[in-house]
Amino acid sequence: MSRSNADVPVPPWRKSRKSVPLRRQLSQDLIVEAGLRILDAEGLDGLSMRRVAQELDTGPASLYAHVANKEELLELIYDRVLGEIRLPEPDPSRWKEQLREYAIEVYRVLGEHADVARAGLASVPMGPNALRVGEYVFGLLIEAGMTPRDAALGVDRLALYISGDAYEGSLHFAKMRAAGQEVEEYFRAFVGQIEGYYRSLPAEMFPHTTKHVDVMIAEDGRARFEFGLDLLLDGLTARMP
Amino acid sequence: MSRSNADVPVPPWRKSRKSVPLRRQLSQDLIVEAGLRILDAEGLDGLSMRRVAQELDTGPASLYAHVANKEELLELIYDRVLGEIRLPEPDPSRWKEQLREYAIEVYRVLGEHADVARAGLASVPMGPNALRVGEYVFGLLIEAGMTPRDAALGVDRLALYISGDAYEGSLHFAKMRAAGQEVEEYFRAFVGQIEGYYRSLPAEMFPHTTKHVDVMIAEDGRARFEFGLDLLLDGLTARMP
DNA sequence: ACTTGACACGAACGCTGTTCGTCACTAAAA
DNA sequence: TTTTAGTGACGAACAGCGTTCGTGTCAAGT
Repeated sequence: MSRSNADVPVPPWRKSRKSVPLRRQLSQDLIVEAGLRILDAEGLDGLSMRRVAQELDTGPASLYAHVANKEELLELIYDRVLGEIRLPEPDPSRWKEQLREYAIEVYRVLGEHADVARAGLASVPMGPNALRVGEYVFGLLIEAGMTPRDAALGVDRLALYISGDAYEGSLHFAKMRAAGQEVEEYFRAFVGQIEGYYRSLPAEMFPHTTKHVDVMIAEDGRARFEFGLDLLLDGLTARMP
Repeated sequence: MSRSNADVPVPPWRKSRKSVPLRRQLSQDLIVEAGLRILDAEGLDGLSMRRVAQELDTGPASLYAHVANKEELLELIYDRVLGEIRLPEPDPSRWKEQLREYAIEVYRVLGEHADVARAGLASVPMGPNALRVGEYVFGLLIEAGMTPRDAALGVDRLALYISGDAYEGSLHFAKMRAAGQEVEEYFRAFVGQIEGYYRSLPAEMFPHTTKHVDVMIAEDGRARFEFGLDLLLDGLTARMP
């Protein structure tokens, strides 16, 4: 048997190995990043603590030194995604356009990480990026002259509306993935199913629904989102002194 | 030993025993009702197929003859709850007031079965009661003279808003139950936490948020719901020819 | 009276989030 | 340089989940 490796002196140029330790170094960021990767690739249903651990070549117990539980991990992932929201310089004279652009930017970001909305609505968002975004919208309304109370309520309701819509989108995305379908394929099948069901309803019980089936299935998710958004924005305009 | 009971003739007045069979008779209604009972008493987290089976003195496998899976059971429970929504005779000349009353009625019903909203937003509601309620609101807007397209989108967005708000309420309810707290106790603790957190933020990064902490925590869930509701209703008014 | 089909249900599979105890390692103290 | 303390990685296990399979039993139809 040869001598133990511990006996031979370590070459000086390898002295500072602190940067690349032999022991796997976990961290909260690594875990959150791995979780987001899985969320994007396999959806919320595929995101288990075991799956995250596997992604990091370790066991599930190792994660709990950096993350309290799955719920906290989901919150961290959600806030990490909110960090992708780009906010233009606020210009209170254009508050309505900017609020609209903001909402659509959030819609875009949440759409890019489709299933994250299902995770985010599982708790009241309070992370640093949620605060940053909230401060932006709140300040925009305040600077535009709105009452602090109305501004606070407006921010709150707008956030609820956006997350609610994203959540609904997440559901469809999850079903689509579960069925192994492509976006277009799923969408067509779903709309067709609704249409057929509506048309099969008894006209005497559902006169309006059966009469206007075509318009009820006409608009896609984006148009529906913008319609509701404009309802809210018009409502806010009426409350702007 | 006496003669077998099978030998003695059955009295004619006990002939029709079909109504009370010896064999336990399950049915979808029984399962849905048991599920709703558990949902109300123990919350969505306490509602498992095993728990429902236990409530009906049977094994979990027995349920699957009447219900495809847990998701379908949740949909059935949700629609069963929507059945509690009372709808007054539609009067298109008062469409705005009636729409408002309708929304608050749904808010009430979903509030009475606190955790059902978490179950309902897990899929697009398409049960008979969802249709009934949808036809009501849709018809109200149509008869009031609104474009079919705007009416359809309005119904859709209003439903999203109401369920989204109820969902958020469900989350708080679940946390409250998990912490074993009473409503008031939980609410005070939650608001106090938010308030303290907001006040601890650096004022240079969050000037507006820190300045208006008091108004941001002033309104309760009901007032926030009505504020958003009125935003939407005002927006709809602008689209009424 | 016999067959058929529906349904109740025990047992099991593979999965989940989380905890416990142990062990390896680093960094500070002696 | 040796000892000590403490942190974090992690294997194993627990209790619970949704769901499926196979078997058995009952009620209605022939």
